[in-house]
Amino acid sequence: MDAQLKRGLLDVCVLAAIKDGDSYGYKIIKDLRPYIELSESTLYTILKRLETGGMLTVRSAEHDGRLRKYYHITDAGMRRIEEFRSEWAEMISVYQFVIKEEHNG
Amino acid sequence: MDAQLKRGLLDVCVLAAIKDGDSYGYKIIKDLRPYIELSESTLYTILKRLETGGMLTVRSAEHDGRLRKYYHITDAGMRRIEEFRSEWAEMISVYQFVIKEEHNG
DNA sequence: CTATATACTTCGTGATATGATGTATTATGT
DNA sequence: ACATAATACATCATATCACGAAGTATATAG
Repeated sequence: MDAQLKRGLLDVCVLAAIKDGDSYGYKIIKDLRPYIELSESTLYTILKRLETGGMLTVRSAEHDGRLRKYYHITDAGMRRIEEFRSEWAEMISVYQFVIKEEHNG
Repeated sequence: MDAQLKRGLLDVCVLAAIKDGDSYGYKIIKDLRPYIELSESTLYTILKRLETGGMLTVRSAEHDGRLRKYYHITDAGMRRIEEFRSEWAEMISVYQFVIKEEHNG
């Protein structure tokens, strides 16, 4: 997918990946892979940003002797997803403008 | 609309604004206003980029003593619009992933 | 004569995705 | 035993990009 198109989707995809249960970096990447590809450096940047913005909280936990940071969505994060749902209507209107055919055929 | 979401749409919106007939900066902004808002500095940056990328060509013409630069879409530009049409399918799949409800109701 | 609309240009800034690189542990293959 | 891949998180430098601010210039409306 076009790099610029991805930009608008990444934050909300990451939020969606944790909205039905806490998750951690590596798992988020794998869960999102069927829908959108993102690298580790990209994900951790996004997670940091979402944390700063109050969209999620972080908790560290040990799993098989390895450290994991579990991310938990906040109410604000859930609201961001709802907001995206509204924005989709605008997206559709833009899409229709872009692809509409003129009657010159 | 979310600033990041806009990013993916702007280039293709500008191309769409000239795809049915040459147009110029000020008019493009007004034509796009119902769908997406963009400032002059933003538009001219985009036009320059699209020109560099071979998506459009420019021709200067005088109109009522004022200079105008008319932008004309190229085949590559038309192909970019078609590409966007394909990307839309991916967008829909992402959208559905983001907004889908779990059965925990 | 003043304000608004038209029309294009340049500059600086902040936001952001990403590759490269690094650290460390566990699992798999030969 | 040794190498490779997978898991897991972190940092840095870079390139792209939207946008506000400010500037230049002409035409029109009040």
